[in-house]
Amino acid sequence: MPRRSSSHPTEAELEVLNVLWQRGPSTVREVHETLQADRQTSMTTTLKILQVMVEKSLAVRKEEIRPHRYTPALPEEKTQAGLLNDLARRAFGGSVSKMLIRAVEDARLTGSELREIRKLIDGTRKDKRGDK
Amino acid sequence: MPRRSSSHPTEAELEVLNVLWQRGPSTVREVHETLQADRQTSMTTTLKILQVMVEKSLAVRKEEIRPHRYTPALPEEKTQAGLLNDLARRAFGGSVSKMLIRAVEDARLTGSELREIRKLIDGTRKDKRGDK
DNA sequence: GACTCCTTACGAAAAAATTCGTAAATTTTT
DNA sequence: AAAAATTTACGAATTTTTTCGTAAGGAGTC
Repeated sequence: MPRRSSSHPTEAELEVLNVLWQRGPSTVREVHETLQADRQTSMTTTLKILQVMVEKSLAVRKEEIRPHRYTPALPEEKTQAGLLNDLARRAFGGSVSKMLIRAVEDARLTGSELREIRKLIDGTRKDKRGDK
Repeated sequence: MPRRSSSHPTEAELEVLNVLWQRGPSTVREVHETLQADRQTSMTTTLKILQVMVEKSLAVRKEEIRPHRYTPALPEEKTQAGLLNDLARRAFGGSVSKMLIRAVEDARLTGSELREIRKLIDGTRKDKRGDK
């Protein structure tokens, strides 16, 4: 079964994506050195992961300049939303709202965070009037 | 690095946990037949996964009766909370609240779901008065 | 161009996760 | 209690992911 070209980022790939989101277009070296803080691998490992990510269309490589620059194929928000949906599917019977409710219950949120979420909800709610 | 005994459930393990959460104490056969809906594997595969889960302390095996019964080692809520924290760490810079805000933005929630979340927030908020 | 230095390609080893076949153990049926 | 059916143990094959070593490619310097 072909995994390349669909599916979600693996663990190592997600770490790389975090760097790309944070840094913007980056060289292998830049990604690698950023990762060195947590992970302890050789640079060809980082390169390989990036290459696989390009194969899978998780990242894009710009070859105009050298060294090549890598960027995320999708905006951070899209990937994060995908991961959230995936987790809802895998661990919450497919229900995003169940997941959210559990998360709000569990999370230790500060007052300002709660206010922010509440604001979001109030905003969304306008569009939902009349909903069941 | 020993993975057994710590860490999070793998993909296949999570599928099994879903069944155990849903069904309560179950035999290998029961788990396997429930999984057959989605997955297409032999029963010894299901058994093996269960055995590994016991090794990792993700599940408990009751041997009093036969066939053996398996149960989740942790309550559903604990594991779900762990997975949420893990996702926050891996994809949201460690911030649960960032993740939540993104999730509320993205999710298409119904009015009643929004009300429920709002109620939770209002409830939590009492304990947070005076917070920044 | 020859020599360095850095970057990229490539294939394969190592590690992790999933799958299964076979046989031993146990229970059920006859 | 023998035969049949089911359950469990076990080790190994397969697949996926991560890691790396080695060599090829390209850029800059002498």
